[in-house]
Amino acid sequence: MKTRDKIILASLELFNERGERNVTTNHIAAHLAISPGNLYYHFRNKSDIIYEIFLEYEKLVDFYLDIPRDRPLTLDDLTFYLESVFDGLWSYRFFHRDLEYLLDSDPRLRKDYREFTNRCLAAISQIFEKMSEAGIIEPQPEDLRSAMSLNVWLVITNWMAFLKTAHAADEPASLSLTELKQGIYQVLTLEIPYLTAGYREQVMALREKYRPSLPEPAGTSVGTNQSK
Amino acid sequence: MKTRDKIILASLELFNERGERNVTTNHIAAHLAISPGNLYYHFRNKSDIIYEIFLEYEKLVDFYLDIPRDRPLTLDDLTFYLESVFDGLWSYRFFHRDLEYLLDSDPRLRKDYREFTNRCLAAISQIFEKMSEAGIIEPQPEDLRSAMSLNVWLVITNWMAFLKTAHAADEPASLSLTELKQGIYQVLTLEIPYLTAGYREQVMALREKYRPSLPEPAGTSVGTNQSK
DNA sequence: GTATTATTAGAGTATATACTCTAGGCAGTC
DNA sequence: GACTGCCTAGAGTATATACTCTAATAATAC
Repeated sequence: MKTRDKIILASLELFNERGERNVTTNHIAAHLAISPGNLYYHFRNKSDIIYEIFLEYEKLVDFYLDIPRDRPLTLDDLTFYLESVFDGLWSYRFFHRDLEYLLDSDPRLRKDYREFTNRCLAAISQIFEKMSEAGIIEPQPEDLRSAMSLNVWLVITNWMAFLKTAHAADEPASLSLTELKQGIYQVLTLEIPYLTAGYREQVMALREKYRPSLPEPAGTSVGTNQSK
Repeated sequence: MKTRDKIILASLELFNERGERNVTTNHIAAHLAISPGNLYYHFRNKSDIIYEIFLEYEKLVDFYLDIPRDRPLTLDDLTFYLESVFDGLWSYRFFHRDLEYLLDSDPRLRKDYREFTNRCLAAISQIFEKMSEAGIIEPQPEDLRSAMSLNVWLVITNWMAFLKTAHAADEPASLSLTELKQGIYQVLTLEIPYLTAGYREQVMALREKYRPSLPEPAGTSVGTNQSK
């Protein structure tokens, strides 16, 4: 693998594990057993590394959230979208953690992320629209749909932060993909009142799959179930 | 005012304005025109200052979220809760921005914040319960209510981050209390489907008050409308 | 082979940051 | 007035961090 790609990969790994704030360029170089000079040959600064990682993340999500225009949505589609989005969040989980700081220190990133958000919101809204076309949820007026989409976005992007902060006091860092996907339970909770009679049971069954196993057993967490 | 209190106040102000990460203890001392030594006479370290600020924040929110047991809830109560919570978020807005890092660097804070979250979730759930008792919303089963409460919490705590990141590319820092309170619109959106016929119109009217004035005019933002 | 270009090492630097240490001032009290 | 306890100044420090510079090595082109 090219050194440049190795740097991106190692940075992502370290950022996810320890948080961007706690990972220096020297750490990254040391982790790869290359010199700082080498790292700076490939990237002008830390921001550039982060920006490259963001571009990958963006590409991934844009790929997943490509809504088919030629056919109605199915419940499988919905499941796929939810699973994919949370997979993406997991793989790039450092990103939302320090989002504000990152955007403040890089105008490019700020601009791109803003557009990215808008695309995501549009995609969510579109999914709602196609779900009502498919008879899964009742149709809703435009402005309610966009407010709902925004709430979905807020729940999705904040779910991980909630998990991390609500975790047992003794285990600061632990978090598993399984737990993260309980966010799907929360997202589907938002849709419950809008479900049509015909699909209600099916969606509720889907939601049930993601229900948190126990009400915060405080210590039973999987532990160091990190990325890899 | 005592130096100790001045330090807390100035820290809060600077943290809110520039983000905790961008404010050093030397900055705080310089801002107050006192020596670093003086600052460290009153606080052992930066974490201690942050912890003190958190205790104030906690006290404030706990005070606001004291739910009356002896009488039913009114719509005015609901408005008060929402307004107060967002006022609190505004006054201590640095806190949620760097929350994860802060909790990772101070076990005391981690533990306290976790308990704080649980109290808030309980309070939200209780508000839902009393609202259904008052006939404002339809009664819901226990576990739906708690999932809904969690969603309310997620929307509330993430709303400011959303605003900051979704803001126009050219103005990174600007944010006003008015905009922040549009979060109330989003929270009330969550409750729409559960409203009883008798209260539907009133709540919708309340919600309307917080509707974002324009769909992202991208540049019309109020600018440096900071705390003070 | 040689010239050129791309990559790498590694020592080094300027700056920042959290925090320490010593000396002294100032208020009250006897 | 001197003793005491609280407060303050300000120089100073150890460490970290992002990043640079030079020289050397590997790869490629001709």
